[in-house]
Amino acid sequence: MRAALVERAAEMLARREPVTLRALVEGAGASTMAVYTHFGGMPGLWSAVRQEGFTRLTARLATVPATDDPVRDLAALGAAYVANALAVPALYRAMFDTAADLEDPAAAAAPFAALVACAARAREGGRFAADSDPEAVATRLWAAGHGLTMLVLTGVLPAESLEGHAPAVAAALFVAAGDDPERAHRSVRAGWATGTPSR
Amino acid sequence: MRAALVERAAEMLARREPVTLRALVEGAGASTMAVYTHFGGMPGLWSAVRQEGFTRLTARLATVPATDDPVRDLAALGAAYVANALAVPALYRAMFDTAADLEDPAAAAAPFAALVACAARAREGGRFAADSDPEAVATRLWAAGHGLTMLVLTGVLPAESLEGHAPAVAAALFVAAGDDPERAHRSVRAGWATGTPSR
DNA sequence: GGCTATACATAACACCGTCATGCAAAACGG
DNA sequence: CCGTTTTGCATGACGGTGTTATGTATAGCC
Repeated sequence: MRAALVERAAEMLARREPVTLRALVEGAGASTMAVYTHFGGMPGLWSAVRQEGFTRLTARLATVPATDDPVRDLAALGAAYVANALAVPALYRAMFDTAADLEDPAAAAAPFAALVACAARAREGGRFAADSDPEAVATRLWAAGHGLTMLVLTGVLPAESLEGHAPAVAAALFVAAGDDPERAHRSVRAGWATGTPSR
Repeated sequence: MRAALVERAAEMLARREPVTLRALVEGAGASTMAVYTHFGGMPGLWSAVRQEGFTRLTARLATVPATDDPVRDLAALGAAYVANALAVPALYRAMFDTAADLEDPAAAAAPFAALVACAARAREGGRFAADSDPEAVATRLWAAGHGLTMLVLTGVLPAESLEGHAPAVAAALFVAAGDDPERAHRSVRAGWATGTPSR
C-alpha cells in the first residue's frame, strides 16, 4: 500500500492533478487513514514523494556512462539532470520545496555525490587545477543548473534557454576550475548531447 | 485598503506566518470580501504580493551606484539581489512560485533589465568581448544566483555557501564573456562587498 | 483457540477559499 | 437638494481540505 500511494502521488503530479488526500486515496481504493498509518499525515507523504523523486533522479544519472573524459561526463550528468527535471516538472519542484524531513538524506545526496566524484576525476586527470575543489565545482554546477531549471519550470524563461545557456554556464565553470577553454567547450558539447535524450 | 492588505501579507510572510485569508483580513480590520473586491480572490492577492516583491527588489537594486567599472557593478547588483532575497526569504520564494498573472510584467522585468544594461556597458567598455551577448550574460548570472539563493532558502545548502560560491560563479561567467581573469576577480571582489550590506 | 497488534473504514471536526445576499455610504444626475 | 446608482464591505453559508477519535477486521503469535 505504501509504495502504491507514493507511486500514485507521483502519477498525479505528472498529470498535473492537485495531490489532495481524498483524491489520492480514492483512486488507490483506500481510505484516508491509510496515509496516516503509513506516513503520519500529508507532510509525511510529501517526504516520501520527494524521496521517490531523488531515487528516480539517482537512477537516471546512473545510466550516464563514465568515459575517459570526466569533463564530458560532468556535462552529460548535467544534461541528464535537466532532462529528468523536464520529464517530471511537478515532482522536481516538490523535491526542492523544502530540505527537511527527508526519510533517507543519504539517498538524496547521491546525485550530488556523483557530480563531486566526476569533478575529482577531472582533477586527478589533470583537466582541473590541482588545487581545485571538486565539491565546490559540483556545488556551483548544481546551483546554476537548478536555477536555470527552476526559472524554466516556473515559466520565467522559455524552455529553449536551457539548451542555450546551460552548456555555456557549465563550460565557464569548468574553465574557471582550470580546464583549457577549447577542450572544455568540446567536452561539454559532446557530454551535453550524451545526456540529452533522443534528439 | 488595497495597499494595506498587500503590505500586511508581506509582513506575515516576513514573520513566517501562514498567509491565510482570514488571518490576513482579521489583523487589517476588514472582512474576507475586501480581498475579493480588490483582488478577485486569493490568487489575485498573491499576484499583487509578488508584484510588491519585484517592486522592492527593483528599489533595492536602484540603490547600487554605477561606477566606471561595469563588471564591479554587475557583481554589486548580484550581491544586492542576493541580500534582498535573504532579507525577505518567503517573499522571494513567493515571487518565483509562478510567472503567470503578474499585474505589471514590465516592472518585474526591471531587475533583469538593470543586469542587461550593465553587461552592455561592460561590452562597450571593452571588458567583455565585442561579440558577447549582454542578455545572455545577464540571464546566466541571474539563473546561477537564483539557483544558489533558492538552495540556500530551502535549506539544502548552508547560508555560508552564498558568500563562497556566488562571487566565484559570477567571475567565471565574466571571464567566459571575455574579461581578463585577474581583473574580473578584482572587480567581483570589490563589487560584491559594495552590494553586500553592512559588514 | 484466545490474545494482541496492526491496518483500515467510518464519521465527525476545524479550518480553508469562495460567494450569494444584504446594507450603508459615497458618487452621480436631475 | 433629493432620489438613484454604484461602490465597498459585513454576514453567513457552502464545499473541500487535512486531521483524528472511534470502531472493526484481519493477521501473527504463544
